[in-house]
Amino acid sequence: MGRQPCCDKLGVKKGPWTAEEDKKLINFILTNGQCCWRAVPKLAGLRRCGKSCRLRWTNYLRPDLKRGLLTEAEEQLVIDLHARLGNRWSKIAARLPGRTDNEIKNHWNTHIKKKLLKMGIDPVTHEPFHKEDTANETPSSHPNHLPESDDNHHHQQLLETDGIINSEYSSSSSAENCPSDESQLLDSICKDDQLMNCLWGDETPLVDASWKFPTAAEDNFNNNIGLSSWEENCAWLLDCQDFGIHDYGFECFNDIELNTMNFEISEKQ
DNA sequence: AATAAGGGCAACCGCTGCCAA
DNA sequence: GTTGGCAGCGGTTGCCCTTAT
Repeated sequence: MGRQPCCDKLGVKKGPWTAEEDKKLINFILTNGQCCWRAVPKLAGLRRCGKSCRLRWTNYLRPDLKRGLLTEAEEQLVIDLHARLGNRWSKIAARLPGRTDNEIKNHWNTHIKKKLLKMGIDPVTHEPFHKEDTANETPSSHPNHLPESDDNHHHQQLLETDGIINSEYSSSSSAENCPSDESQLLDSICKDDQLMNCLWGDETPLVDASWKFPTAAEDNFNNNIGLSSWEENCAWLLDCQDFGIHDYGFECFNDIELNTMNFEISEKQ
């Protein structure tokens, strides 16, 4: 027989999450880690479906999420990846550390789609609407656009090099807010056929889509930016959800640190 | 200042594949 | 081998905020 249902539909709360619910969920995962989601609501004292808890965590509460708009380089990467992978948002998100599939999907639908339409490019096919009119613009005007490969099997043969790309791109994420560096990085990736073949590969993602506890290396990264551990990171998150970031004088932090801690500082302040 | 319209985004819905029983 | 729950995914909805009138 199958398993027990993840939750009885009766008494399950829907709609926006409250700060209190967020706190409970964060506290629970801080204490117990990510276990089976179906058990989470009950153990954490939440009247939510496990699915809802997982979504809330992966799309909003995860401490490794970047917040804020996608950068130019990230946007370009999304466009290129979409040209190859289509609407497989989770695959695309796996190539963008700190970004969720939902976030990328939303950004695509609200920003990128319109931008491409404005440029006369079909966001579905990534082809110009009127090829003769835009022949001079695409694909040459699309600096990171690579010709389609007819043989996707090659991509799979190169998967073992994924780790290289991943580490290169991930390590760059600490400098996300430097557009020129990002562009250079993207250029260097895109000019490397082998790397791009790996990127277009449809198998093992470069970054595990599901969040996991940090490795020693990641902990080291956190230390380098002033965070001693993942727990500390989450503790900040909890505290700041209660009181708001400005109570902590976050203005003294740079964007990189803020991104790492999942906070946004309004430029107005 | 009030109201309508539009845009952005968080969250839900429903489907699929995997796997435990 | 079959059944049915779970996790993950992509599509869609609806609320809230901003902008225009």
